[in-house]
Amino acid sequence: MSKGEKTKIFILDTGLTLAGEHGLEGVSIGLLAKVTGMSKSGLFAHFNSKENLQLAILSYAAEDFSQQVIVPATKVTRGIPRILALVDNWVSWSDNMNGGCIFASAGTEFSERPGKVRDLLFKQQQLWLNSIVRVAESAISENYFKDKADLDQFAFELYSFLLGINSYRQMLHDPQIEIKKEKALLALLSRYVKPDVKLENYL
Amino acid sequence: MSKGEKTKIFILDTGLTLAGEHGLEGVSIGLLAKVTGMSKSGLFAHFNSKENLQLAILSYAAEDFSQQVIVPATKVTRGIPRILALVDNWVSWSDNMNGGCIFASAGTEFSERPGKVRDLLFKQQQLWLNSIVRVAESAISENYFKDKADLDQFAFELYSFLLGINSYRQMLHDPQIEIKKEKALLALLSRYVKPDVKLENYL
DNA sequence: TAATAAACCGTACGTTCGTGCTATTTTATA
DNA sequence: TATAAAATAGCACGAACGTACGGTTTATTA
Repeated sequence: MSKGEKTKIFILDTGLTLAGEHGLEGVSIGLLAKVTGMSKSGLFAHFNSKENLQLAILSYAAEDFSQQVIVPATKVTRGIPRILALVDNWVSWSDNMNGGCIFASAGTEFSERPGKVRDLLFKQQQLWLNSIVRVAESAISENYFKDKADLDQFAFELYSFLLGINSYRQMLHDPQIEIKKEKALLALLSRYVKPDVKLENYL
Repeated sequence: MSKGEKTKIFILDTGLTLAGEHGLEGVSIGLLAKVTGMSKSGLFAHFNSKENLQLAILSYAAEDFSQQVIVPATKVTRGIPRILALVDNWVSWSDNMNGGCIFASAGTEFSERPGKVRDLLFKQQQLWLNSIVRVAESAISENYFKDKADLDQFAFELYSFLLGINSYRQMLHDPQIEIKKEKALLALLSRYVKPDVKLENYL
């Protein structure tokens, strides 16, 4: 890995942290330069525009998300265990993220701002929802979920559930969130599993 | 109402719209002055600081929220009908809001920025959750909900559900969101109502 | 209508913003 | 080690930022 690539990663990692505190738009070239200990122009040369910097930060975050959340889940037994792994991975990933889930915050930040950043965020959200649906499909093929389960509906409900957790932690700092999480997840899954599946064995 | 009060409201109304597009921090004095057709200094004199402007916008939004969502719901029959009214009111209110629910977006925007703005947002979110709990209490006393229903849990789940709707509309522009909403709401409520309550009669 | 107060504007300030251009330093290659 | 290439810094720019102050216009009150 060349020197340039190394510093670029360092910049993006710092930028991702700053995005959690100041928002993606709030990550200014000057601030990022100060925190990384670089000059404005030196840092700028890596991206050539602020928009490119934002896109790079989001891609960097997506790569991290994939490695921390998606990939480890695919190594868990298909079906319910894999769904639970996905949720657990997501929770601990977003837990370690400054400002909570970057895609949630940047999503609301850019939802009314047409451009490449919004387009990328849209695509990333869809990939995430697709991942949920695919994991749910495995739950059908492994005889956990009902055969006629509405998986888009399931994705919506799981997605909403995770958003709620994110908000309850970041904004409300609810100390009971862990309990609420378990209860809600159990209730959610039990509506989709076949009658003979004993969820208690997996939680 | 004096001239000053009138223009102040006009400013806040415009500011609230702009906050939906640019975020609360993105509502700069200069931009707001341009859109309202005022001078920067003339507008600034109404608030004396940007922080005060942000607080005023949030209070203005909260007043609107109260009038559009809370108050009309209290005029509906206690219990399930009132809960459904609250949800409906929330949906059409946030539908008419530029950028979706301002409290959700400003919440994520300021969750890592200590100060009066974050404190106010925190208080407003708690009031909202309290409203949900109170409405749910009426559902218990009117014999819709089970007597031992965990209402904090219910508030969390309803809150998450609304966040999901907000996101699916604002970010993903899902055309099927109306159907998903109905399904999820029915599923949510049916876990809390007594066995003899026929929810189909109310939806 | 005259006097008083409120509302609003013009201008200016020090900063920071994103983005160029040119030099200099550092790294990689031959 | 010499040379080419890549990485970083210095400096400058026009614009926008939040905020202040003094003056002018408009609205309210007596």
